[in-house]
Order: sequence, then C-alpha cells, then structure tokens
Amino acid sequence: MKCSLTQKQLEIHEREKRILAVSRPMLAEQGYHGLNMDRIAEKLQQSKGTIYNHFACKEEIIIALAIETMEKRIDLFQRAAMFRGNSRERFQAIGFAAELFVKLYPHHFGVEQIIRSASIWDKTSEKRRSVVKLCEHRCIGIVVGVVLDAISQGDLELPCGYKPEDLVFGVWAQTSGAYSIIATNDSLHELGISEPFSVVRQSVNRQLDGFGWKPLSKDLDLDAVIKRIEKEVFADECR
Amino acid sequence: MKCSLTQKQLEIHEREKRILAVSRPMLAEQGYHGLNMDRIAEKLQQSKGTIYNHFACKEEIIIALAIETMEKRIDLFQRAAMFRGNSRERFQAIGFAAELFVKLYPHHFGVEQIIRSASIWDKTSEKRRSVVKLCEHRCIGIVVGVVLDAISQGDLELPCGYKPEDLVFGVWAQTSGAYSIIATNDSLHELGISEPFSVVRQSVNRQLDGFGWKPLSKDLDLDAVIKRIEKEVFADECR
Amino acid sequence: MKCSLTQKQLEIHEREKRILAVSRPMLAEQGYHGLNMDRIAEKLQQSKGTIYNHFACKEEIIIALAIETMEKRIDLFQRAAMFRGNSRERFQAIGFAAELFVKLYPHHFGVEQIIRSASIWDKTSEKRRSVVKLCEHRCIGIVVGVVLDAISQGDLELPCGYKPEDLVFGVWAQTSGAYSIIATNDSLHELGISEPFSVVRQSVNRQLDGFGWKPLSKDLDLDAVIKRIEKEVFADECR
Amino acid sequence: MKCSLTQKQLEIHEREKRILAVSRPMLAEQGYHGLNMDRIAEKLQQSKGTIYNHFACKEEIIIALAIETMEKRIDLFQRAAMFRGNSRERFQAIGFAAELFVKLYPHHFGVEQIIRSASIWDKTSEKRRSVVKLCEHRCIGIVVGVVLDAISQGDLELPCGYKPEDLVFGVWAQTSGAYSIIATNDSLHELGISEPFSVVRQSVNRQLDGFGWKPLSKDLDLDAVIKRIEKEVFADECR
DNA sequence: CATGAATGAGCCTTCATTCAT
DNA sequence: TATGAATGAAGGCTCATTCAT
Repeated sequence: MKCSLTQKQLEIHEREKRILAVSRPMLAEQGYHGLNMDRIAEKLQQSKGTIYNHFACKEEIIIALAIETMEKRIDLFQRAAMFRGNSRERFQAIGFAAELFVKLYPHHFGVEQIIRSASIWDKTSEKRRSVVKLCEHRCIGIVVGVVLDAISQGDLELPCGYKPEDLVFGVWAQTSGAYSIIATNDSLHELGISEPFSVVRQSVNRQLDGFGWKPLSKDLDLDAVIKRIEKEVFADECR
Repeated sequence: MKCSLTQKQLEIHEREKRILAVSRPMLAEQGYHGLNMDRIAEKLQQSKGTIYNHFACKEEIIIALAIETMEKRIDLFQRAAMFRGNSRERFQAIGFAAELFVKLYPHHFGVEQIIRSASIWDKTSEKRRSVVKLCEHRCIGIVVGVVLDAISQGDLELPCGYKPEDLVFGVWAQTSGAYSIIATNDSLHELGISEPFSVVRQSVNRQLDGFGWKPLSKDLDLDAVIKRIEKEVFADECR
Repeated sequence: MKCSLTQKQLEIHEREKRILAVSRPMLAEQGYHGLNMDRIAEKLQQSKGTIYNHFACKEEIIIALAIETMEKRIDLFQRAAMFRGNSRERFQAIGFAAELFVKLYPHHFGVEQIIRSASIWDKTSEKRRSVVKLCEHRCIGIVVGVVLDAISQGDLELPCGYKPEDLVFGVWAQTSGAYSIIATNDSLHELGISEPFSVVRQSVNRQLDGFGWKPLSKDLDLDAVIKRIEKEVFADECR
Repeated sequence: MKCSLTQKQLEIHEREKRILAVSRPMLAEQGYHGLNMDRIAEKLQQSKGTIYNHFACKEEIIIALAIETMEKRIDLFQRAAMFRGNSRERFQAIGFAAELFVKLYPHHFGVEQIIRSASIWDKTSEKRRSVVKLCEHRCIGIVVGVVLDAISQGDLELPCGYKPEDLVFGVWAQTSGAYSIIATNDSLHELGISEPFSVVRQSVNRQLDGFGWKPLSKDLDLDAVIKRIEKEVFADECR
C-alpha cells in the first residue's frame, strides 16, 4: 500500500517536472504572457484541468521554475565551493560556476529575470515564497562561507565595517548585472565590448585584488586554475 | 495666430508628458502588463482615442518612456563628468550620478529594466529604436571619456588587451546589477546586507583600486569628495 | 463510454450549427459588419469565448456559412438533375431548383453575395478555401453534365468555339444577377417589373431557344413541366 | 456678387468631385470599411471637418459615388441609343456600352456592388435616395425606349403578357450578373470559362434571338456592327 | 468656413480559471 | 482524477463624428 502511494507520488513528481520542462522555454523566450496554459497543455498532450491539479495558478508554475533554477545553481555552487585549492581559488571556482550556469541553462537565468519584475508574488502561496527565500539564503551562504574561510585563513582582511555579505553582494551584483546585460543587449559589440564574459572575470578579480584577497591576480595563474576547475569539478558539464 | 499655434503645440506636448508621467509608475511597478491603455485613459480622465492620437501603440509609449529615462541620466552624467577634480574623482562623480538617478527616479530605473526583456522592438519604428541606441552610446561615451582622460593623464594603465569600454562595462554591470537587486529584493537585510548603496560604492572603488587607478582609495578622502560633488554638481537634487 | 463521447461531439456539432444559424441572417441582412461576435454571443446566450472555441475567427464563420450554402444548393441541384425527362426539362428542373433555393433560403443567397466582395480570404485556412472551390466546381459540374447530355442526345448543338461551360455561365449570370437585383432592389415594381421570377424563367428559356436547345419553348408545356418538377422532385419543399 | 457666388459654388463642386475621386478606389478596392474618413482627409491634404461640410456622413459619400456612377453609365447609354442602325443594332450598341462601362470604370462597377449589400440606406437623406431611383429609371428608360422602337417598327413582338421592361430586366440581370461574377471570381478560367465577356455578348444575342428580335444573329454581322459602334459612338473611349 | 484634437462606442481576440461529466 | 468546453473579464486598437478655436 505504502509502496503504491510512493509510486503515485513519483508519478506526480514526474509530471510536475514535465510541466516545468515545457513551461521554461516558453517563459524565458516569450516572457510572462508567452507562458500560456493552453499551450502547455497542448505540448504535454494533457488537459488544462490536469495542470491545475498540480499548480493552483500560472504564477505558481513560474515560482516553481524559479525554485528549480535556484536549486540547479546551488548544486553547482556547492560543488565549486568544494574545489581543492586556496580560498581565492575556491572563490574563483564559484565565479566559474556562475558563468557556467548562465551558459548551460540560459533559460533558467531568463526565468529569474522575469520573476523579479513581474508582479507575481501576490498570487502565490506563502510556502513557495519561503522556499525561494531559503534558496537565496543557501546560495549566498555558500559564497559567504568561502569568504569566511579566507578571512579565517588570513588570506583576506575586510575593511572596518565591511561584512563578508557585503563583499558577496558586490560580486553578485556585478555578475548578475553583467549576465543580464549580455542576455538582453544584442549590440554590446557595437558598444565596444566584444568578450563580455572574459571582461567580467577580469573585473571581479580586480575587485578582489582591491580588497587584497591573497593571492592577488598577479600571483595567480588564472588560466591554469580555470583549467583545473573545469577538469576537477565540472568535468561532466564541460565535456 | 502664430502664438496660438505654438500654444496648441505646447498643449499637445504637455499632454504627451502627462501620458508618460502616468504610464511610468504603471510600467515600473506592474511590468509590461500593468501598463494598460484603459487605465492610462482612466487616470488621465481622457478617452483612449486621445492617447492613440499621441502614441500609435502601447509599445511606442514604452519606448518614449525609455528615451526620457536615458536623457535624464545622460543629463546627470554630463554634469558629473564636468566635476572639477582628478580623473578618479570625476569617475566617482559619475558613480554618484548613477546612484542619485536610481534614488531620485526609481520608476525611471524600473522602466529601463523592463524594456530589455519584453518583445517590444518589433512593433516600434526604426527611428525610435535608433534614438534609443544613440542614447546608449552617448551615455557610455561619457564614462569612457573619463577613462580615456585618466589614461592620457597617466592615472590609469589598463592591462594588455583590456579596453576602456571593458572597464566601463564592469562598473556598469555592477551598479545596474546592484540597483536591480535592491529594487526587487525586499529582504536584503535578512541576507545580511544592510546598506547596499554604500557597499556598491565601496566595491566599485576597490575594483578601480584593483586596476590601479590613481589616486587609490587609501589616498582619497571619499566622503569629502562626495560632499564636494553633492555641493558643486548636484546642489539642486540633493537639497 | 463511446456513446457518451459521440454525445458530446453531437452537442458540439449542434452548437456549431446554431452559431451558423444565428450568424447567417446577421451577415445576410447587415453585411460583413453586421456580423459581430458580441451579438452572436448575446443572441446565443453564450460567451464569446465559447464561439471562439468553435471558430478561430470571424472569417472562418463566414466561410463556414458559405460552405453550408453551397452544399444546400448542390443538394437541390443534384436532385433536380435526376428529374426524369428530356434534357431541356432536366435543365428546367435545375433552373427551378435555383429559384427554389433563393426563395427557401434567401439568407443563404445573401451570404454568397457578400463573400465575393469582402476581403475574407486572407484570414482563412487554405483548407476551407479549397472546400469552397470544390463546391463551386461540383455545382457547375452538375449543370454542365446536363448540357453534355443534351449534346450527346442531339438535342443541342453549340456554336463553333462555344463550350458547355459558356452556356452555363450565361444562365448562371442571368439567374444570379436577377436574384441579386430582386433581393436588393425594393422598387422593381416601380420600374415596371412586377413578376421578376417569372420573367427570369421566360428569359432563360428564350436564351435556350436562341441556342436551339430542343424541344423549343413553343413545343413545351412549361407550366406542366414545372408542376411535375414540383411534385416529383421537390414535393417536400413545395408543400 | 452673383458671379462670385457661382465661383464659390464651382469651387465647392470641384472639391466634392475630388473627395469622390479619392474615395472611389478606396471603396471599390477595400470595401465598406476600407473607406475611411481619416484616409480621405489625408489623401486630400484637407481636414476631416471640411469633408463633413460637404457630406453629412460616410454613407452620403457612398451614395454620391453611386450617383456619379449611374450618371456615367447613363451618358454612355444615351450615346449608344442614338447609334444609327436598326433596333437590334441599337440594342447591341447599349450592350456594348454596358461592357465598355465595366471595362473603363471598374471602380464604378465595384461601388455599385457594395451599395447593394451594405445597410447604407437608413443613414442617407431621402433626397439622395430619390436621385438614385431617378437614375435607375432613366437608365432603364433608355433601354426600354429601344425595345419600344423595335416593337413599333415591327422588328420585335413580345409574347403575351410580357412587357418591354421584362425583356430589359432579363438582359440587365444577365449582364450585371456576369460582370459581377467576372469581377469577384478569380478562378473563372479554372471553371472552364476563358473569355467571359465574349460569352456574355453571345448569350444575350441568343436570348434576343429567342424572342425573335429581327434581324436574328445569323442575319447580322456582329463583328462589323461592333466595329461601327466603336468608331461612330465611342471613338474617344476606344482609342 | 477650415481645422484636427478629442471622443467613446464598438470590435476582434486572448486566456486564466472553473466545473460538469 | 482527468478532461476540455464554457466562461467572461480584459486588452489593444479603430474610426465616424463632434466641436472649440
């Protein structure tokens, strides 16, 4: 009996996954009102009613997509944080993970963007919203953890009144801002920026240098580190 | 007779301004869908037809909003770029202008975000689109100009293969990313970031330090510079 | 289970019929503009959405009306073509069917008129369009068939270079032209034409006489033939 | 004073002509709602208000177009009726005029079609409507006149109970029906009718033969007559 | 008389959501 | 639970007509 129930639950979970899978590109590519219950049903060869048995409203689907996104990134970040190296290199690994995330799952990133602007939150359950918050915390927590390590190991000394979260915020802002611009501005080249990803890496590193996080850029073979990260942490993804 | 004509034209221009003024918060707060011709008309106590006499479609309103926004920022940036001080201080002034812009006109900033993602561009005239692009160029051009000055004056030396636009891109990404997060994430405090604007200033400065832009932070009384900028450039806005 | 499915499908089909039934007089009496989704919904006491579940757009309704019309006429024509009599009498029967069609279903006839002029065809599917064309072919084909019989039986000899389709075209033009005038000109009486239908019959017959289609009018008891047609072919309709 | 008034009236008349001139193709090509007050004003480089000083509503324009049309045809018919020849040849001349009218002024013909179907008449003034009726009478009167001549000259003897107007009605129906089909059915060729105009001429003549209108087709060199009509009556139009 | 901005009813169409089967 | 037809509130846009200047 119990087994059959679990069986059923698995089926349900499986179906939810499929709903999200067809929804994601619709949302990412065509925005909030490109996500359309009729088309979801059509693509899944299912009825709309069934979808409503899984998600109470359109907005719940969107939030669920966001949660999937965040979990995906958390996974990458966690693996990056475990990279074997000094604190700066581990931070580097997380930066690499962030970049990898955007490149591997451009749809995921697009969804995150949409969630911020649209007025979705009123219509969704408190429960889902708290899951989102939790994910945010976890994600930042991982990065903050590396900063704390750096401090405890003497690699980094933050200015007075400056907290680890603050440093993370600065880097987070820069990377998310950059990826957002890259994704939505198709004339970056005309503006004179031809290799934005490489520029972001460079900028972030200079920022860390500015904070005196050792070893500084000049003492670090960035390319070699990246190669190691690729091989040791993200071999599957970078094949 | 001539006067009366100008009179009429003024009225028309006035009304366009009012249409945009009503539209802006709707778009900024509720996104592409929140902007709605019926509600614009209702708020203005005018008929929909009238609005369509000014703007051929909803999208044209949105673009017009974007152009207003960009012009507003260009104005602030231009004034900032003329601040009397060394290159690093002038860059600082532009950073201050960017911050000021977000704080003074949060809706303007919000609109800019939306424009990127929505599929607006197909329905608008090539002419408007080129105006937008021109604005972008001008805005970046101002900042790049200061970087070039810094280089020519020997305050800054960019790494090999790194262009002035690249440096600007990094800072642009960080500030716009940060302001976007601030605007859309109401639980930053819970994440441990209590004074995000101050953090951004700090981060950007560290980044510039990382590039070795002289005078470095430690040789600069940041607070004093900011006070001078407030007084000498943005006295009106910071009253 | 199967039965219940058919049940549902029947209902749907039933409703489509009702949508068309309500639409027809609107279109026939008030033209393209008179047909209006709001009013259809109102008359049916249904929501507009429901109607759109049956027809993708207004134009599809119009085409569907046209197809119904043509099928109705084809049915009458087919029955007429099977009238037992000589070729001239069978042609007469088709003429009678045409007249009957206009009188029994004036709205059907009205719809056909409208379809020609309005720019409907762009918005409809190629499939529907080809159905319409097929109907036209079938309808003309029936009449051409009788002409061919007449020729093969030696009742009719067409002038050199004159095809059966040409003869049919002449009669088609005259009848449809006449019915169109009758339907839209309410002062025929004032113009001195008091029994237009009878006049058309007469004119067509003279035309056939002019082509020498035997037996000529003078050798034919037209009234008797008509009575037979009424009784033997269209008993139901002429009750 | 009087002169200046007449001057003014001429100007007004002139402007009305121009309004109708730009309206006609709009109506003929794009139907009732292709005729658009804004576009008329735009094409004329005038204001909409001015147009409303000439025509009380859109429908009045349409009727005025119809009247222009009918007057144009009356002119052609009158000239044709004066052709020097026997009654049958004069009738032929009118038939030629009708064909000429369609070919020279396809837009005129198109307008006439539209007027029939749309519900225009409620919104127009009694005065205009009576003008239309008068035109119809005149037009038919011309043709009836030729038929009467034929009878009085012993060329034609109508069957008992059949009036001259009836004969005219039959021919009118056939020609207008044919031209309507030609104008709106772009696949006549596929239906096997490749030279519809020639077919109509032939059919009408057979019809007249059927009524015994002398000289019969076989005693008439149709082509020669047509050539004479072209040369003697419509030299200007057939250049 | 000319102008043309303002009007507002009206139209077609979309789509999230419900609910009877 | 699955289905999918029905719903109906919006939404974007058009256009004949009016009227103050």
